[in-house]
This record gives sequence, C-alpha cells and structure tokens, in this order.
Amino acid sequence: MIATSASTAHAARPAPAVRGAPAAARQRIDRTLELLQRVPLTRRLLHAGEPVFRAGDALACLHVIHFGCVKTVNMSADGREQVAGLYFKGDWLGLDSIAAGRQGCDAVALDLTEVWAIPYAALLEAGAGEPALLELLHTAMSRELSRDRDAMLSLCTLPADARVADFLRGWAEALAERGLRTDQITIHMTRAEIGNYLGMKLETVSRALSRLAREKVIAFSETGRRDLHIPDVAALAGFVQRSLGVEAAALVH
Amino acid sequence: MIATSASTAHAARPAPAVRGAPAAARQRIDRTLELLQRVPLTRRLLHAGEPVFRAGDALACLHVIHFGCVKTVNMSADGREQVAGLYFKGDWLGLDSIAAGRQGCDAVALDLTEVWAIPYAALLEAGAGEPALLELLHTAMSRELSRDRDAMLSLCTLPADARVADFLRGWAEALAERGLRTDQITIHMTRAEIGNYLGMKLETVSRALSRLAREKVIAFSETGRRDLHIPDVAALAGFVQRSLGVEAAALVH
DNA sequence: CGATGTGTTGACCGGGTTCAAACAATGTGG
DNA sequence: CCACATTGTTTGAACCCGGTCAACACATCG
Repeated sequence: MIATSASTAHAARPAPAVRGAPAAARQRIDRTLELLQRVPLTRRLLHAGEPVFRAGDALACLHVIHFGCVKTVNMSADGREQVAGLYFKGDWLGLDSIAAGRQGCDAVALDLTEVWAIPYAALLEAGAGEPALLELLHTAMSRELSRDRDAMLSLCTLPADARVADFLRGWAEALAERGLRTDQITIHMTRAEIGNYLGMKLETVSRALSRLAREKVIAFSETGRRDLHIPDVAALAGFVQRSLGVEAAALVH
Repeated sequence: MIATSASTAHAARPAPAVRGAPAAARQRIDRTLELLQRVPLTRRLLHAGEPVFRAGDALACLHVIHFGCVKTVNMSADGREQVAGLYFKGDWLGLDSIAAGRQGCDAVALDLTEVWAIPYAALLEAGAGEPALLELLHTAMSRELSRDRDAMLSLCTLPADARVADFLRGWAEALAERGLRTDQITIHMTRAEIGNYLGMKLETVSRALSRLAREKVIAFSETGRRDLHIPDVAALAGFVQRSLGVEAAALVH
C-alpha cells in the first residue's frame, strides 16, 4: 500500500500565503537539510507501518526526516504504551536515546517517508569543525523539549474536545511550517492511536471530531473519515479558547 | 524562611546502601559537577521561593544545580500554567530555551538551593576543546527528553492514585541517585502544586496520599503533612502495578 | 488573638470510560 | 464479481473516577 497523500508527501503544492513564524520555521528546516549534506548519511525510504528503529536498538545513527511523517511509541516495563511524539520533515528522531545509547522508543513511519540516517559519531566529528552543525543539534533537542512541555500542558489543562482541537491545530501548524496546505489534511492515524497520544479513548476522539464537525470547525472529506477539511486553522484555536472560556467565566465569581 | 530539610540539602547523610543504577547515576552527577569546574561559572544561592530565572528572560546562562531542588513552571499564552519539571543536584535548567534564545518557563527554588550559572557561549567554546563537556550537555538534554516522555506516559496511562504513587517513587529515586536517604522525604510542594504537576486537583492528591497511608505504603511524619515516611520504595512501584493489575485482570476476558 | 494559607474529608455532580450495537471501508478467496 | 471476514468508525446508554463545592481542622504569623 502506497499512501502518498497531498498533506504530508513531498509533491504537495506550497501553501498560498506563507509569512511570519511559519516562514522562519521553513528556513530553519531547509537550512537543517542543507547543512546535513556535509555529513556522511544514508537515505532510507520507508512505507507506512515500517519501523525506522525499535526500542532497544543500539544508537548508531540519528535520523532526520526528509519527507513523510513518523510516530514514536514509548513503552513502560509493565507493558503500558503510548504514542509519544509525531515528527515531520526536518525533525530529528532518536535524540532521547543519546544518553542511554539505546533507543527508548519505537519509531514507525505513518506514511511514505524518507529519513536520513546520520552516524552520531560522524556528526560530532563534523560538528567539531563546523559549529553550525552542533548548534543545529542543540536547537533540535531544545525545540523538542519545548514541544513536549507544551504537550504536557495540553494534557493537563484541556478537556478532551479541546485537546483534539489543539491536536489538529498542531498538525496543521506543522504542515504550514513546511509550506504544505493546511485546508485539506490527512491524519495517518486511527482514532485509537490519536486517543492514545492524547490520553483518551477512541470513542472520545470520535465524539470530539463529530462535535467539531457539528460546529463547522472542521469537516469530514467525502473520500473518507481520515481526510479532514479545515477551513480556518485559527477557528481551531478559537474552539480551544471557548472550551476554557466557559470555565474561566465560571471562575469570575 | 529557610527550609533546609535533610532530604534535599547538601548536609544530608548518605543512604546506607548504594548499588547498581543509583551508583552509576551518582557517578554521572559527580562527574558533571567536576567537569564544569573548568568552565567560568557563577555560583548563586537561592532561598525557597526565589526564582532562578523567569519565562521570557534572554538565555545567557544555563544553570546546573549544585544542591537543593527547583521546579519549572510552564505557561500558555492564554494563562494556563503547569509545573513542568522538578530538578535536583546535577540537573540542568534552561535546556529548553536554547532554540528560542529565551526562557520558556519560570524556574523557582523549592528549597535552599545553589545553582551554577554557566554562560552558554562559554560552554560551547570550552566544549570545542573538551568534547566531554559537549557530551555532558547532550546527555543532559537527552535524559530530560526521556524523562518527559515517561512523565507523559504516566499522565496518560495511570489512574490518579497510581500517578501520585509513581510521583513519590520518582522523587525517592532521584534522592537515591544522589546518595540521599529515601525513607524520610520532604515534598517541598503544596498539594495544589503536586496536583498541577500530575494533572489532577489538590483534593485528589490529598485523598490519594491518605489512601497510600491507609495501605501502609507511606506514612505521615508526626512533624507535619509535608514530611513523608517511605518504608519501602519498591512498595510504591508495587502499588502502581496493582492499580493497573486489576484493570489488566479485567482485560483477560 | 483573629487572619490567612494549607490540608483533610464528605456529598454530589459531570465528563469521559465502558459496554454494546450497528455501520463503513478494505481486503481475501472462491 | 460477490460473499465474507477483518478492521476501523460512529453513536447510544449506563456507570464511575475524579472534579466541584463545602465544611472543618490545623498550622503559622502579624
């Protein structure tokens, strides 16, 4: 099965208007991929469902996504597991495994994806002569820490519906930063996976999406329940605000 | 107010028996503080409640804790806020701000704390000549990514009681890694702060602690409700397992 | 001493889970 | 090409964990 959707593959047309923060992000991503050309790397093409690496693998290479999208799955010793992160073009995979020297998560392609495998040792070596490479690595790790933090904030402070809306907003934002269209997106995940990622059950995700559609914040595509139409990304943020607006209003004694 | 408890301050006596993973962690922490002596750093002594830095501050220095303990507080644009992380001796603060160049969180001392302020530029410079220093930084960032991931897993997969138990286990583990006693610990946080960190309300934290005490997994000190007696850290992990054991048992049709 | 902040506990309520049924999409083999 | 199995999605109804509201205990402090 080759699922090359317009939303995440390399062939997508650029978004009509790119400006401000998304443009800066786009530059950063392009610069990342450009700088990495100087490092010996191996390109790997993965189809949806294929693993980039598995938890426990020795850390030989870090991976940077050239195109496509990848999820990481974290698992505890007692068998609880969770989708821990989603990654797109320009994102690094395996940064959390540098300390332990072994991968802590499974990484699985969600779509047709090309990753660049970069030997960690070679990267450090090249980084000694080219500080910009190291800065790249530090920035990537730092950004992921910020991202994780914001994810935790959403988990802890938003009700289920708003969490789903915020998830879609984040996905659309990631696409916008990469110059892809955000009005028609494909979530390459089942309801169960989304729910697992957001800390809720699949039925709750389904109901939340239905509610968002009922309120015209999103619309289901005629082609299937996986393809979503997002007329206005800002409206998703607005929905989140309204969700806690009613709570905030209740707090104003 | 000077709250120098035996649990987190530098004067605490070493734990009776240190072996295995905790010992390795202890070496890593000692080595961190030792290597950093070669970098120009400024020592700052902070009392409980005083900020190490605030969100929005320009990133000039990274901070490493020499003794004491610190919380970071993340805040969204719309005012939702959350305790994002807890840090002890040897931990780095501000790693998430390297990308943006500004602090993304408030960092506040929870106890009498000494931090070493290390100019980021100087660290990179020193790192060029001493790769071990860079490795130190990478390891610190990588470990924090892993830690955040595990925190998210707990948030998403554990019921409230188990989350509190796991929180205490994690705190005790952090102390054990630093050679401090874990049988008598002081949580320098209110129930509200703990709840905020764990994604639940203060009443739920209070009830969870009461239940843990009722089941003899912990005991309240006679000196106050902030000081806890943990007879057996493994029993906390056991409680977590039992919490989802009943669920797991229900799943075995 | 009252005042304020913190912790505990009870009673009630509601958002999200659980259980269940039906439907849609996709694939498989005859 | 269709019968059939499999997997994913939607929706309803009942239940329950954790939130909300409230009362009280207990510190510390001016």
